[in-house]
Amino acid sequence: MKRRNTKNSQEVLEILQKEEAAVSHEKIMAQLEGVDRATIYRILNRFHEDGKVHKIVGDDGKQYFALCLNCGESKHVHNHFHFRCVQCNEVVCLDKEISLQMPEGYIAENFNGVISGVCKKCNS
Amino acid sequence: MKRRNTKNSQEVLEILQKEEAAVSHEKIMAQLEGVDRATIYRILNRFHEDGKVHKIVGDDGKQYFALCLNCGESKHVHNHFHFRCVQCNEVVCLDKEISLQMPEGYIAENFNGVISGVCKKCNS
DNA sequence: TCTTTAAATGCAACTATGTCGCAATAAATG
DNA sequence: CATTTATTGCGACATAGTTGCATTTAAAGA
Ligand SMILES: [Mn+2]
Ligand SMILES: [Mn+2]
Ligand SMILES: [Zn+2]
Ligand SMILES: [Zn+2]
Repeated sequence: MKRRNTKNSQEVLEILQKEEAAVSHEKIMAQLEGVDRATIYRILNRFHEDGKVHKIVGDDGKQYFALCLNCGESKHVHNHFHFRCVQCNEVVCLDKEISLQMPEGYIAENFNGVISGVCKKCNS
Repeated sequence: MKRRNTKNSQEVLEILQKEEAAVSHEKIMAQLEGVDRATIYRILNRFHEDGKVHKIVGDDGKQYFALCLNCGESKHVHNHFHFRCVQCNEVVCLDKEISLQMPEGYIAENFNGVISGVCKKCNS
C-alpha cells in the first residue's frame, strides 16, 4: 500500500520532529484543530507500521509516539526506558540501552519500559 | 479507612495466591461469576493501595495484578520486568531485579517494564 | 444478642482511549 | 484532465476502567 504525502501526515510528522519527547494523541490533537480524531490515530499507526516511530504504552495505559532516530531500516530496537512525569505528563527517553536476557524458550518481540515519577522541571 | 474481610475480597485474594502469574481483571471475573465488575476493580485497587499487590500496565494497555511477595512493608520495590505472551496472554515476572540510574533531578516513583512476545508454552 | 456505624457491594451511568465501516475527498500517476 | 485508490471525516462501536447512589453487611460496642 503506497503512502501519500498529505497535509495532515506532514503536520503530524512536524510535530513529532519538533518535540523531542514522545507525544500522545491528545497532544497532537491540541496542535491540529480541525483534524479528526480517527485520522490522527490512523496517521500515527501508519507511521508505526512503517517503522518511522516507536509506540510506547505508558503506565497510564496511554500510547505515546516518538520518532525513530537511531533505528536502521533492518534492525529496529529501542530497548531503552522512558520516563513519564506524572505532573507535566512529558514522556522522555532515557538513553541507556538495556540488554535483557530472556529465559529459555521465550521470544521477545517488544520492549516497553516506563518509569514514572517527577521530572526535573516539575521537581525543581 | 478500616478494611473489612468480605467473601469477595477473600476470593480475589485466593485467586491471586493460586496464580503465580499476574492476573487481569478479566481473568478474575471469569472465576467469580456473580460478582460485579466494579466490585472486582475496587477490591483490586484497595489491595494496591494497601501495598498487597503490584499493578503492572501491559503494553496492551491493560492492568495486571500480582501479589507482593518480596516486598517489605516499608520498602516496596519491584524493579523487574514482566513478560506478556501475545498468544496466551499470560503475564509472568522475570525475576532479575533491574537497577536503573535516574538522570539528575528525576524522581522515580514507579517501575513498569514489560516485554511482550511468545512464551515458552506457546512457542513449543 | 441487638444496635449502630460505615465499609463494601450491585447496578447503572459515565469517561476515556482507541478502532472500524463507509461514503466523500484528494494525492499520485499518466 | 481523467483514473485510481489512499486518506479523511463522521458516526458508531469496543473495551477498560471509574463513579454516584441506594442497599447490604462486616465489625465493633452496648
Ligand atoms: Mn525504532
Ligand atoms: Mn510490591
Ligand atoms: Zn514534569
Ligand atoms: Zn503464551
